Amino acid sequence: MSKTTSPSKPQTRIQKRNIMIILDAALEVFSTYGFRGTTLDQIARQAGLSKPNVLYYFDGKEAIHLALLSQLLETWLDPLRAIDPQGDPKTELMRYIRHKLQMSRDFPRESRLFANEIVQGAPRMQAFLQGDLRDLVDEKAAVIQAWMKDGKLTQLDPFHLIFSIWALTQHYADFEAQIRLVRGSNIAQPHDGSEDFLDQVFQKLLTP
Amino acid sequence: MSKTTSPSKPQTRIQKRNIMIILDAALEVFSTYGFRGTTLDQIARQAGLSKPNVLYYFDGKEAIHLALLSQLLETWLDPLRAIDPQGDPKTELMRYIRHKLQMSRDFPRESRLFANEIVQGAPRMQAFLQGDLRDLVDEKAAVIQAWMKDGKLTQLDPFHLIFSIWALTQHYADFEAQIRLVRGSNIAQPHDGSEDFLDQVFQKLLTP
DNA sequence: AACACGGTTGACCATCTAGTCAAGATTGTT
DNA sequence: AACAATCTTGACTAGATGGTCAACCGTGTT
Repeated sequence: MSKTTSPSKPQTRIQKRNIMIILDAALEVFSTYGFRGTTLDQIARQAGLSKPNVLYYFDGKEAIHLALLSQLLETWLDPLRAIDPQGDPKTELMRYIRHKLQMSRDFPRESRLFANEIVQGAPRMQAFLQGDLRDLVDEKAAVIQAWMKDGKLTQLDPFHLIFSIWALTQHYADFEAQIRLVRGSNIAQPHDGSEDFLDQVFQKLLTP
Repeated sequence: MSKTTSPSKPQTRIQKRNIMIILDAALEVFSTYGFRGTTLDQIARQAGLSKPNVLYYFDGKEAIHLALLSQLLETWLDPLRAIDPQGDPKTELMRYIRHKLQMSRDFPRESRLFANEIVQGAPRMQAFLQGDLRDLVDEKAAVIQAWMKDGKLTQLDPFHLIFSIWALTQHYADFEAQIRLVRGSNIAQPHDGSEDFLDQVFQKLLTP
């Protein structure tokens, strides 16, 4: 019986607080070192708790990782889901792009947790990727396809278009270290100028 | 004294063969599981050698990883370096993009080795990133900037343009698992259609 | 105050993992 | 064939790591 998946028992204040602390610490460490590169001691130290105490709240390393992922996956689909087939095509897509870029800026650790997982073959996310995500992508690709047929957007492969949005927005979070080191002190934040650039790129690309 | 960094001693046939076998096996495993996620036993098994035998050729896990990285970094700069300031701007950039995409298709393991390293903060590549790579990027960004000033290309931030090329081309190798699972059986190879798509994107983007 | 329950931890264990070593097998050279 | 150099490996060690447990501490309720 797992500790965290019992929805019956209400959580005490201490439980709520410590579970949040642990998840935040784990996100920090997992997103930097990957699943296997992370140790329970690291998580415990980052959380300011003892290792047995961490294991009092979670069934193990795997359970912590799983909790982070499923928490993440819930919100990860939202921006894509928000694309409105009734809305103005270019407006909808530009809003999606800005939304994704904003998430990459505001939640870089979550983005890197995701990236780590996928680069290594997505062993813990197969069900999600070929289930919910795939259905949603198919749906929205059809919407975009219809828009293109109506001449509202440049004719492009809608799947590659979606992938390109993912690639360009997540790049600023996932490869932050590279951008930071290549740009050096010429730039304060890796994200500087990214919004204007992506606006320019997709405005030009999508306009027929 | 390290075993592999002695350039004086000539290598025997067996040494050449086994070092190649080990590096290939290590590339396979490191690119899939990351540095910490990889064990010497995994590398040895993949190579079809015993663990002590692997350690007969390399000073340790770190040394194998380092050998792979430095081998990779040598060739990684070539496509960017090949951009000719005297050539036709759009031709040069389109050639660069195709070249990078081809590398992502032909050497996905190398791309993921790189990606793993950078997502995790590039602890073993700092010197390279802020040294050789940075100098080259600065140089080529200036070339692109000049082209844009001459009206040969769309006015864009040249650094963001370079990053966008990296993001879009490497995405097909680094996030292959995601593409494969999201597209499912609708597609044979994750790269299918990528060349046409990127051609279309950058042709449209770069033309003023 | 006393009780029960939730929360915390030092000490411990089993397993995994990087790396060692001495002894044995193979190869090339004369 | 015989010798030396190269190559290979089973058995081992030290330390790291995920996880356990019994005992102890804190908090809220009566």
